[in-house]
Amino acid sequence: MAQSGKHLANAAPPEDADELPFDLPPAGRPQVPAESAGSPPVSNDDDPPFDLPPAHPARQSISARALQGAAPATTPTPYLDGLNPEQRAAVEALDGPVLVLAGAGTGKTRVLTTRIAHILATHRAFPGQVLSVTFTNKAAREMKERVGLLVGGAVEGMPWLGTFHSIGVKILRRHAELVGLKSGFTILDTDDQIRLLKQVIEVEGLDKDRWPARQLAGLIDGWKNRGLVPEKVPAGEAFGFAAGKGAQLYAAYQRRLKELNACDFGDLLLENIRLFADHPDVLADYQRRFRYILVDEYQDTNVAQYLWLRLLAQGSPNICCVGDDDQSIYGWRGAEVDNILRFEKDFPGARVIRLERNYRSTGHILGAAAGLISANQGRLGKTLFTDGEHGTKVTVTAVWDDEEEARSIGDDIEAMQKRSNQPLNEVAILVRASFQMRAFEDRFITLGLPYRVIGGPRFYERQEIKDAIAYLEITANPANDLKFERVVNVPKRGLGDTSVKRVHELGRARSIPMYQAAQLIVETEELPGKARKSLTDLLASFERWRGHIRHMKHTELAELILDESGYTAMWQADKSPQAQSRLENLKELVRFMHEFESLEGFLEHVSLVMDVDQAGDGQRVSLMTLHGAKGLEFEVVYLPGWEEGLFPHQRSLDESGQAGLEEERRLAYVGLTRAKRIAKVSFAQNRRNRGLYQSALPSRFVDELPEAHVEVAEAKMPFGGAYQNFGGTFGRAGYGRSRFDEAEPFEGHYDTPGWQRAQERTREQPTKWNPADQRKKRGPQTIEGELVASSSEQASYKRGERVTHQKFGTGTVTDVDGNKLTIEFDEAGRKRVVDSFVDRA
DNA sequence: AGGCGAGGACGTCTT
DNA sequence: GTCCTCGCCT
Repeated sequence: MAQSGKHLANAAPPEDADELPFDLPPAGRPQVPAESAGSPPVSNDDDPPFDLPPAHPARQSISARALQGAAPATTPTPYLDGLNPEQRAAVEALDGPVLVLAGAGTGKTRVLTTRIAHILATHRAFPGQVLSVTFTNKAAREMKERVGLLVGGAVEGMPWLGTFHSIGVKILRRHAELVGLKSGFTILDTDDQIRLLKQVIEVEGLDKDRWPARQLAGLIDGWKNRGLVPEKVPAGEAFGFAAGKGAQLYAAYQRRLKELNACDFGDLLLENIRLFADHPDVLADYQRRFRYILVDEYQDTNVAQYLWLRLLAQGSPNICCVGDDDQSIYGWRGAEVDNILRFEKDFPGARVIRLERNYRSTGHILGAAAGLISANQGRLGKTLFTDGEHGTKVTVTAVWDDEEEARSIGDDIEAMQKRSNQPLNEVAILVRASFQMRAFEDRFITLGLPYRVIGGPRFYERQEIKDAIAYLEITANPANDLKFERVVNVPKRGLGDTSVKRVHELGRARSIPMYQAAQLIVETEELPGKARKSLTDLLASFERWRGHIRHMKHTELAELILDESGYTAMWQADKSPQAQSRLENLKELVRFMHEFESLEGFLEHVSLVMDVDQAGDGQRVSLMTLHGAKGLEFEVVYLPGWEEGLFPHQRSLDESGQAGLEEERRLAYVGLTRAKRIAKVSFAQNRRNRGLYQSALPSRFVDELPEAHVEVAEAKMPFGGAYQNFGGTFGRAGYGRSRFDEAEPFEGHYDTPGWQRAQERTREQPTKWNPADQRKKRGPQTIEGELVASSSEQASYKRGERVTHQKFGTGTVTDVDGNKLTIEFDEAGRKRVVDSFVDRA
């Protein structure tokens, strides 16, 4: 932040803060608007002819009276009904800076949307004068919908409701020339970025193996997140990469971007900041325009976003940031919790409103979460409460290993389903790291328990989708070199590296796009006959397709392009198992394009949105990372893997120490507060990770849960039957107790001495052993026993055999691995299944 | 051009 | 242990 002092100096008035005439009214009453003192007077010239902000006293008194509930406002405000007093205060405190500390499940989105509705309904601003930013497209979409419900069509006139990036693009397109771009600039995705960085690294004469482009991309992203242009990169940091060439490479990369008329994601904001800093007139224009600024998830803003907001907020003190410092979990990607902690200093006279009434979770769940998070030091402090019932306590379960964990949770879900018809859509398993998902997937497949993985590979990140989009992009915009390089030889058409390189060099030499260079080169003898021919054909195809843009429906054109380019045929000819789903994805892409007016409209969307909504069809258990779960809620939440090293993650502790630990703790807090009714924590004593089977200690977070809200549940233990001395009730039928009879009992106690013992015991024998060896000796023979028992009845299967599965139907065995089969099911697709669950067809 | 072996990563992820 | 990428070999 300090490094960007230049921007800051222009941007925000912290220095003159004291001089600002923020007359703080007594607490609990709306603030007198700050007719900006230091900043230029706000001009209303271009504004519509109704009385607009800043509010004058008469208006002020209305909201003040409304707040006290004394008298109805002159404007009918039915949308305020049903808000609790704090929410209502947050909606009505329209003047001056406001920070809404909205705890989990306290109605944050409702406040934001109602606030917008209130601004519009009271005619304080036109829809076009409200700037409302979110992080994700999903959040923006939801907000737009909900505002739409409140104010009707007016939301259509809210061009400035969107993500930081989409608003950044919109502004940048209007003023591109001022920062050395042309308005039609393209936005690079991560792939393009890496490809370009590779080139830059090579051009600088560096060994691209020693200095991977990926790492440089990470560094540059980090710098951009912090608002640092190449000249401002601290020397020490640039030193780590390529012996001090980091900043130089960054600068070279930025030059290349300009040559290509392109931006990466970071630039969308950084170039905005540069634009505002270098062109105060442009900035002033936007400052005048945005009378009200609203920011969602403020705790996730990074420095660049913060600077951008600061610049814009200078024109109007009416900035409202909503966030929860306890849910700041993106520090590793540049988010600065500090932004929210410092809000009152940044925006002097800020009013802070806490939303602490939780509408989501039961008392015990809130109590457990609150107790846990209270161990964090750097907090603004909030205490969630609910008027609802206490509900059931959060359970803590110790299990033997990750397989056992998956098994017990799977069984538990099935039991719950049987017992109380628990809808699976309301059940989620939240893991710290995605590798944990595997055990659950394996288990759920064998159980036939339907599940969905959220946050898997993104639609737009799939190879076939990127290729298809590259074709479409070049058709619309031939100057996109990176996309051109991507598909010039996909499918293979005899244009090898050498030919592509020649085109590339000609383009660079003449400073023209590769497409144009290609057009020139085919007129010469430079390329071998075959390459020349196929390049000529390809260019002709692109010209032809481009000719169709105006006359043909864009979806039909897309189909035509995929067809004529041979791209579809390439996958049809591919015999790999994924080829079919790739073709499906291509169809899905075309289907999705129907939602857009034109090819250009679609492409603009795609460059900013990295995903499409997953169709939430059918009843399924959700499996996702804790990060992915933010903002969601479920009746029942399982929180497995609470072990030291995994959660809190060792790397987080190593790299960020105390701050890292606190972020992990916030992650735990986010996890717990996703649960409405039931939360179940578990930890394994042994976990397989990277092929190693390692003993593990319970996470410190387990012990930080307040006893009053926690119950230790009895778990099925291969080595001990169950924890003793605990009357947990969630044992179930299933595996015969007898198989564990001979196993040594494991004594576990939740109360401190017992846990200490348990922990000591594990500590004494830090075993690292290979499960394969283990099976041969003693140890978890039971596991082996189970596998053998269930599979011994039939001989193992061979590849190519037809089998049936009670849930998945008929399929063909494509791979055999011990007693685990990989089966390509006719209906259900490819699954891994234990052989005892199938029969020969 | 395709296939296979070596080598590296293997924490969370949005735009 | 397993997945992915890269480069070299066929």
